[in-house]
Amino acid sequence: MGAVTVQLPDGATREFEEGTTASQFAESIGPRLAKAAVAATFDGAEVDLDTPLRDGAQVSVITADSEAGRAVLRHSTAHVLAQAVLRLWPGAHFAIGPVIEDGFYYDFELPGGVHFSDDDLERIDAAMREIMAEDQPFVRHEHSIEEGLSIFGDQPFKREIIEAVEAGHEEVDAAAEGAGAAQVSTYWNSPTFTDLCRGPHVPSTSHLGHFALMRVAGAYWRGDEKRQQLQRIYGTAWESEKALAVHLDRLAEAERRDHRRLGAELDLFSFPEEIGSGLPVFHPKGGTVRRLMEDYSRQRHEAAGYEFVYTPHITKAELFETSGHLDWFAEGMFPPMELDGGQEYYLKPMNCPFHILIFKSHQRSYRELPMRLFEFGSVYRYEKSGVVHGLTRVRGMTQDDAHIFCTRDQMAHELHSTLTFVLSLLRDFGLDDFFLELSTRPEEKAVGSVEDWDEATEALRTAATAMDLELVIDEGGGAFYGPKISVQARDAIGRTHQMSTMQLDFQEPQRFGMEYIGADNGRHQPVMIHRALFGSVERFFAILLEHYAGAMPTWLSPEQVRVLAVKDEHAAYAHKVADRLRAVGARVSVDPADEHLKARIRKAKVMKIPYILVVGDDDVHAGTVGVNRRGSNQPERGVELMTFTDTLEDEIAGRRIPESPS
RNA sequence: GCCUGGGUAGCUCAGUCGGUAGAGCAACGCACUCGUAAUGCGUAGGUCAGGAGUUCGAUUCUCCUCCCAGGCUCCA
Repeated sequence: MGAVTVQLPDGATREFEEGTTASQFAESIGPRLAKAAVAATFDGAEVDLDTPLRDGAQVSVITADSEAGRAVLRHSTAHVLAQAVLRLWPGAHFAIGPVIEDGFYYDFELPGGVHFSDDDLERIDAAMREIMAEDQPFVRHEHSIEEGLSIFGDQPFKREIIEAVEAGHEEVDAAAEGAGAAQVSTYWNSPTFTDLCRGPHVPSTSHLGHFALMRVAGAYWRGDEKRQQLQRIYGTAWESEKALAVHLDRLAEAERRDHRRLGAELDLFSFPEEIGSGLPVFHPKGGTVRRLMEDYSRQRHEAAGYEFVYTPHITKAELFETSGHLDWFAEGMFPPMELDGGQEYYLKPMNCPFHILIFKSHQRSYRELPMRLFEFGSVYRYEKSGVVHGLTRVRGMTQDDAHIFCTRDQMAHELHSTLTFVLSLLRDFGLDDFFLELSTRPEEKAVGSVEDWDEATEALRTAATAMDLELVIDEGGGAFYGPKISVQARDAIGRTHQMSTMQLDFQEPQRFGMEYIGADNGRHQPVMIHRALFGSVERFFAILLEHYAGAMPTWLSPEQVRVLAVKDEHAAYAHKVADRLRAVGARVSVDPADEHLKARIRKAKVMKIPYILVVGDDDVHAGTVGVNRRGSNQPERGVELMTFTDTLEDEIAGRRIPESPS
């Protein structure tokens, strides 16, 4: 017997008998490690635990509680899912079953065009647990392309994956599925189930079990809307029952924070069916929040040198022909209405052409630049019926839209100051965890020269780099007219949302023949920067609502204080307190003693009102209030009214953000 | 647009193997006047999303439309 020497993650080397597997290696280090092991890496490449150690390799063990380990668990669980489905629906075809964030899915085509129903998930779940109880091994085999095609003779999707690789297409995706240029790898679980897969997998199905099937959905084969639609099952899997429970709790928390739910509960907005899909109405409370957001934004924009404009909601087709929207964006627009003997009018999906016309209303001088035109512009976009979602994806929305027209020399400075302005405004609303994304030229849909695109992209990159934030490149994600930077924000529960966008545009100025007279007395074309900070007011509203779980900072709360009289006889004092607070600009209501105090407290708490003031005999005599703060169940008695008023006024004026939004 | 599931009182939901419906909360009324997260009793409230078909009879079965949810595709 020979010996092999391997290097441990800490740099130490150890010698093993030839033929020692990764699993035995883990055991030699410690029983706990061996128990948690799901796979290993040799020189960085993931392998199964039964793989013999390779001489000279750097070896490390992948444990179930690591990201890589969970990916192995999820991948293996996906295999069991496929096996269970084949057990329940003999003759089913299975396509791909990758790991995704927090889980996995597997796509199927059932015989006879049958579809999964929600009830089927229970049956499949039970079958999966049977397979896990059977402790079936995952046995890896390597095959030639021909053997692979033969093994999956009755599995058209698997054959297609193998054939695609053979033909030299899509190596990356297929490699993940186990098909390589010269060979394919499979995992055998039982005489009735073998799957194409790169691996690695857990040694046997009994290593799995902390999983849940989440939902069934349709999904196009290869993500192509023109190809057949398969049946997808989503699941999640974790290293322990506890980790699974934590994940499910997180989902439940996200559901509690869902803005659609909060919108109804807090009486902020609704989507009347009579109006149509994706067309929200804001109720008085939601309207108050929205107005405060808009007012503050206006105030900041005015201070930052923006000028305010107003433009109509519809326009002749010609405007969007000139801008190129009808060439590039027609499917996102509502169909035209025909007026005045054949003249076509469109609802506007964007505000930019209107602002351009304001610029063009008379001859401009370089002395007027940069010109920053701002509008809360309502736009209408025909979103496909299946994509409309609460306030975040609507068919009618208001953008806090502005267009900056400047010279090429001013461009860098404008981009820098705009980005600084954006971040400052978002921070005032309580978002402070950002990263930036730079979206570059889309291959298919782009107008203008590559040189212009390169210059614009570099200008954006420079501005982004100066912000000292993480920068992610989104290759090909730009708009048809120019590259963009978007600000992504992480919310209170760690989700990221695309917030503001800043786009550079050399195209529209050209299409519209925009020009200004320069210091040299010559005609020049201005550069245009499109930017929206909230993105859409509706969407920003939704993100804030979820970020704060409905408990908006006091300055944005529709009702800031509710005064409760302990008994009828305290009503006059309660109104006096309310009047004093109103005098400093607070939004206050009085709840008379028609119901028991506890019931009124509860109602106010449920509405997430920042301050509940209870006033009774003691307060009437001493000129005080009982203060019950949101987020606390320990009221403070006997607070001087003056003291409370000052604190509140200060909090509102300072637009203070609660320490930990919840 | 496609797939799956759904739409019953203002909200959350139960129910009807085809004989036009029920609870809790909310609303309203009465009593209780109370010091920090649900007082009790009572009243009212529904073309069972809309339309068409089958049927003696449809909220229930069939078809179409609208709307919602989760995905897919899309996301300027």
